Amino acid sequence: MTQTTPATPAQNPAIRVRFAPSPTGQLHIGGARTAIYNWAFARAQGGTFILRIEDTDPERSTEENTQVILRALQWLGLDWDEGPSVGGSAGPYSQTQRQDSYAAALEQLRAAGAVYPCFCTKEALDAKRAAAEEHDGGYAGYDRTCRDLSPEEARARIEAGQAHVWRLRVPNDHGAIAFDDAVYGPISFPANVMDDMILVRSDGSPTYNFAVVCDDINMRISHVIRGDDHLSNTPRQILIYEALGAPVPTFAHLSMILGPDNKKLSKRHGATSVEEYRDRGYLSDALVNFLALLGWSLDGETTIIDRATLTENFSLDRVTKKDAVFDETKLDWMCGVYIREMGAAAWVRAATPWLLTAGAQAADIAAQPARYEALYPLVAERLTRFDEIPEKLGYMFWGATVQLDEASVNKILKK
RNA sequence: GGCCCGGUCGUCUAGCGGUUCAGGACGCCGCCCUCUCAAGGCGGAGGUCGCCGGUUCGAAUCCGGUCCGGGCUACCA
Repeated sequence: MTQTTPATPAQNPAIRVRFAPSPTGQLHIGGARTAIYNWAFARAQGGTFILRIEDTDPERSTEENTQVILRALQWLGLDWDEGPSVGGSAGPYSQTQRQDSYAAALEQLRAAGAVYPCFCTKEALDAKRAAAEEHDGGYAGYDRTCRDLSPEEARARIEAGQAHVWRLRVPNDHGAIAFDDAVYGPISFPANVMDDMILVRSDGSPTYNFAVVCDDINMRISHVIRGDDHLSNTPRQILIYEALGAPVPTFAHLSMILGPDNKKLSKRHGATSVEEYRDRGYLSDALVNFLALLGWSLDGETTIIDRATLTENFSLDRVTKKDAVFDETKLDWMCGVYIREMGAAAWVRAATPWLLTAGAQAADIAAQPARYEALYPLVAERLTRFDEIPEKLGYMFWGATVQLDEASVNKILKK
């Protein structure tokens, strides 16, 4: 039911993008849109689309969630060139398997003096922050108490087994951190407000910002296309690229997807995961088309855009900066369009699960497909989602007794 | 508090100083088609481009300010 683009070798090896979900839940609408943009960009550029699992949070990451995300991506038809289950030369593709590379990066940073050990406890830090927020200026970041410890003292405390994290030594004379975002344009952050952020926790694990930069460097990512919520993380990450002496990729940030109340899309808005939409009988072609248009446009006129058109014409310079409200009524309409265009055979194939709940027998569908294909012209033009099938077609499977709708009887038959 | 980003019909958007620049789509309303409901066709109502100044012969488009909304500011990602 979902056709994916054939896995052709990349014609443009320099273009490498990645979608990097953390398996802490289902693939939600916002993540799906990010994945679609990465995928479409890679296909349009003849580049490589990589899938990477960011499972550094052992508390919330599960293997089951990883499988759910993979399944959702497959259902959407977003085939990845490198990643889980397909492999690739830049693997492994989950962060828990890349610990050695983070350790190596830390070692490089230590040798260069770009990081320093910090012995402040979390409790002490929390207390300082709370105190600072009481006063006028507010909290201004880590106060750098450990930044100027003598190398001898630092070494002695480490050898004595004192718990410590590793912080980035942000250069004092660093000018503004500027970059040209592919959707937002030129953006600049003053470097003096940058915190000496933690790169490696006291348990030796890398923090998010550190792991992401290491992975993106090692996987030779050329364009980082991700959610808007990372815009403010970008200058921090650029500092890490610089400390590591690695080229900085192009960044492209995507605005947020909001619920009908203009608030960030969340569970209380109802369905927010891709698989919920699948289960409610939406066609993945329609979902992809709809999501692609939530923040991007082909020409401002065209609304029905199939996969081929999307993967040929997608471009970052036509992505909007403005947050978008997820409007389900338009999705319904769009899904109806796809149903009307899919044809009888494809319809029966896709509709089978719902025909079964309507009362049809699997064996019967297999035995006489033509009979079911004949149903298509009957319902295609009044169907917007497959989960309406039991209601609209259930009478076909009632047998000899047919119940008439009272309202319809009064309106028509009694005349 | 500090830093950063955004603001065009109810919603998704086009527009990137001047030939309908306010266009397209969903939704909504009406008409046509029609044994119902849809689908389809035609037409209509919806935006003084958040607000205030400025630049200019001319601004939704450039500049400043302001308001509102959002993000980051964690040993979360």
